[in-house]
Amino acid sequence: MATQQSTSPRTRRGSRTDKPTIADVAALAGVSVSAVSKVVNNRPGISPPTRQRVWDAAEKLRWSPSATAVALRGARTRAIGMVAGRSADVLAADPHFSVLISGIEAELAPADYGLLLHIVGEEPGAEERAYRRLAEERRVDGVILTESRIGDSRFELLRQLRLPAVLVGTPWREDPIVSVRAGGEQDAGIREAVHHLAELGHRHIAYVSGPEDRVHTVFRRRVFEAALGERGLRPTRIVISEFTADAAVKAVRRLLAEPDRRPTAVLFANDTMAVAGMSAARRLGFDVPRDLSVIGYDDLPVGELVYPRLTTIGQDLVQLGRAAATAMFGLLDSGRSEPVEPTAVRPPGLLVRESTGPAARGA
Amino acid sequence: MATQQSTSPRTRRGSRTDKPTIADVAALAGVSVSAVSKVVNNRPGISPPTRQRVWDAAEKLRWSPSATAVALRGARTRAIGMVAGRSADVLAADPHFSVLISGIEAELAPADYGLLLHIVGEEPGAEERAYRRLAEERRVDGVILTESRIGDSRFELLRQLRLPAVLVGTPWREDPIVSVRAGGEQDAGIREAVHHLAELGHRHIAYVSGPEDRVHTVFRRRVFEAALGERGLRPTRIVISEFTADAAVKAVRRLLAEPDRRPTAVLFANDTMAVAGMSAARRLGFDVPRDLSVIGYDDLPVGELVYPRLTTIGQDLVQLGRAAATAMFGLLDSGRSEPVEPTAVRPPGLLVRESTGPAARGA
DNA sequence: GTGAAAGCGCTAACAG
DNA sequence: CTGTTAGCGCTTTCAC
Repeated sequence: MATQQSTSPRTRRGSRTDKPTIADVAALAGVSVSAVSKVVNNRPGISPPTRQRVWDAAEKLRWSPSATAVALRGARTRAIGMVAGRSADVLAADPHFSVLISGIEAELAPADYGLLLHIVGEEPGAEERAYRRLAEERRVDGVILTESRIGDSRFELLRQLRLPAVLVGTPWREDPIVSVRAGGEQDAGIREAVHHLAELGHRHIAYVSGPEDRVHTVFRRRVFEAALGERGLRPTRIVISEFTADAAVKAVRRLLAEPDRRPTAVLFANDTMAVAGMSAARRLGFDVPRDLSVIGYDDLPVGELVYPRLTTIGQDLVQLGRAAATAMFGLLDSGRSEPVEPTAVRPPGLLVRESTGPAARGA
Repeated sequence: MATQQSTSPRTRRGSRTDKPTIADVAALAGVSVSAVSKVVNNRPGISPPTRQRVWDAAEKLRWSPSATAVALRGARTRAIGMVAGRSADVLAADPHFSVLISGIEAELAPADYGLLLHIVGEEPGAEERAYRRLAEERRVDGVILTESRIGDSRFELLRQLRLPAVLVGTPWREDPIVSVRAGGEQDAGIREAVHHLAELGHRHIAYVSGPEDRVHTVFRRRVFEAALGERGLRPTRIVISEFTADAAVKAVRRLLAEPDRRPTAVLFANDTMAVAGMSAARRLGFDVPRDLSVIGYDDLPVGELVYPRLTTIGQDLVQLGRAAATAMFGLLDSGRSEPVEPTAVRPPGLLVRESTGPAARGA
């Protein structure tokens, strides 16, 4: 019984190179398709010997259920989307993204989930269009967002699209969206940094911030001011800059231009800016850390590559990525939208390396 | 006529929040589903007014064809796969990948293709398993490979899986696989670099190579030797190292340890290594470029961030990525496997910045 | 010009 | 315990 029926899909076309289907496996195992389905999905009601035969047949045919068919059937897509609204070069310069993605993948891969990436430029509607497509075409089960922005419109859009979403980082206002961030004191790192500098005798500390349309940018700048205030100090200067290296260089030039307003230490909004700033200072003839102490943020690999090695505020981006993926799964399993408990990710902390040292001259 | 039939899919379930289907659009437009299909796929046989009504209805319902349904129907998945067989941190340290991906995406996005990324560790079977899943589950239309390896087994695997593939870079032996690489003289960059150093009076030039299981690694090292030979020189030393920063640091320590065998210039297999090596040299008390000239490869953004700015051999990775995507489309359209004409990508060329200078002392 | 109907590969009722 | 069957949303002959 049951080996070859003339209606077997195998007979459909002559080509014996076609991908096997569940029917082929069923035929080879001498069972019905539903039996195969139950076996591969671990549903009860199939005897062990039958299960074995099915597995053997599947193995022999090198068959796995077609992802598209399963998805169409209404189940999961087994793919998570991510849209990066930045231009190619900015992305390349700031490995922030790559690290995060590595973390996300670390969780997705074992669950046999894929990450569907969309790098769209910074043109106005591009990002929104990308999310729309993802949702309308039902390509992914959910999306992971980064870089919460002030007045971020993506949450509203995603809710409207009914696309489950997880945000990495602090949301703008507590939007009803699942977000993943470092546990404990979010501001620990910057406080430690300020403390560290104060201990080293610095009284003139400047801050180079990124574009203030990002939530985390503003948050960091404010924490900096607060931490300084607690020690009775005021920021020597705060420069708002772009995230690019060029902008950081310009910021440093301005900072070091006037001798009487010159800081002895600078905090940067991220490592890329810090490294660029450090180079700029050296080019201007200032030694780091002798004449100027520099602190970055993120703990990207580049910080350890340069000389002097960059003192920075490290946050575990890989861990954050993993947490985001885990939260996503939680969302998906809980039949949507009830926030998962905030994942415990180690709070950012100061990593003292070589770019900070004692202040040269007292106030 | 034709607005609401009781059998409309809309009636299926009470939930009016379900995603619209082609049937909804058909109903709203007062036509049949096949008419809608023809319209959205630009098939002939539908009158202009009807087309318009269909478009309007689709627009109003915010409907786009479900990607999964279309894929199941046998058409394209509209997704390209990429598997990175590296650990998360290595990937993060070397933005090579991100830049390439940006380029690929630049072509995929307008064609409404997605990039399905899989970052698997370096465990033995992981990469192969990833490709297998991609193929067996029919998740992608093809894959893009990078970093051709000596004795690369992926081509054979992919052929067997009948998964269209494009390789970025020079293949190991001319495997019958579509590959994309810089046009013209592949070795131009390294030759220019050697020429540049020779002009500056360097006679003692060393090379720090990466793991020699990569095709490009071996190729670059050989070109270096050849270029040197043409000027009657021999490499002072060649150090085989890992791609990591640590390894580069160790290599430099060894290189600078013995005064009598000390090179006055070093070429590195990539920018990350070069930057790390440069820092190591400075830490040992050697000034760059006064005591040691340093040249990298790739022209990653980090090269412009550091001080002194890195002289490097630039290859247009973004362009390469675009070319790979284009080649993929060619493959897909040509009904498979006949190599597309090699895309013209600018050959690698030397970018002289600050890390190279005149040799300190003559031989 | 337009529509009805047959699947694509799979899962989940429902029968046996 | 196992098999039959009806779709999931779409495209595509083939009639009308």
